[in-house]
Amino acid sequence: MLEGKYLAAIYADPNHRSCPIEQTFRIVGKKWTVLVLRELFFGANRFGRIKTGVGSINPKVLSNRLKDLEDAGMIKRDVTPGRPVQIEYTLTEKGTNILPFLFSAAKYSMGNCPEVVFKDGKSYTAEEILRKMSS
Amino acid sequence: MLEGKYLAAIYADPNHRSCPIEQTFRIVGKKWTVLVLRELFFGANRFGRIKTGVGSINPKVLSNRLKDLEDAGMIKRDVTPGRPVQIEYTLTEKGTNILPFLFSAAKYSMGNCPEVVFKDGKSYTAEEILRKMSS
DNA sequence: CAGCATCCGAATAGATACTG
DNA sequence: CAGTATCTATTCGGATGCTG
Repeated sequence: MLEGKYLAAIYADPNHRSCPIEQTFRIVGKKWTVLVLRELFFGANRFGRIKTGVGSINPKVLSNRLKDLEDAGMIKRDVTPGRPVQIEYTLTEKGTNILPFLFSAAKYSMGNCPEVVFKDGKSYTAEEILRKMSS
Repeated sequence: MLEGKYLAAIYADPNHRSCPIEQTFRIVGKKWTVLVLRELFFGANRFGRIKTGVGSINPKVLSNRLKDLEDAGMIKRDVTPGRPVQIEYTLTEKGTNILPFLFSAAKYSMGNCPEVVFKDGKSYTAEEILRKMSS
């Protein structure tokens, strides 16, 4: 387990200020947030599309999450004047950079909770998943 | 962004049952959970050590989180009889497997929120971080 | 369509004190 | 040491209805 060694080293570094794991979860750890990001990666950039994509999220909550993400600099909200005005949400670079983290989350449950994630209930390693998807 | 393509493919797969990102966050997305796991990776395996390591967590909350993790099969609780009885928490394989995910979380904020994570406020890529730590 | 306003309820977390 | 027991405080999310 290579990462364990490096994880410990992070905190031993004199340049270390605060826990980077904690920081990431401060930004994307709230309920619904990662699902909103997932939808943005899927290409949904309108309020309604995000809403239906996420599922049963309440409009108030979605509105709050979008504000959170905008405040965090992960998405941009663009208004195109007209009737009606058109609002579009797009990922910034900081937002786009979260993708490997989301992918890592997906990999974990695909390998370790296959019974809830896959119909066949079989677990797949990252390599198998990637190979499977390329075909 | 390689992962984006694969992320979309996951949901298109006819073998797909439920969102793997959502599933991972169901397990480790609650407040404090990842910090408890972090402490376990650091070698803390007693209630008290985990508690002080995590910081200001309430014993009731820590107790709940440990139960959550045990129910999820990520940790094991071992009791050694004696006076007083000794309780030890250890990561199972399923628990150990979460490390790349935690590492991925750390990488994100080290690269994208350096001002809160590092004293020098500079961002580091994964490669720089790894190189820096090896030296 | 893209939200906001209001009200309500549930779920959590925090504080504190206590126990085998 | 490793929790449990209360009690309180607060946050958060859900439901519903409304608006430019």
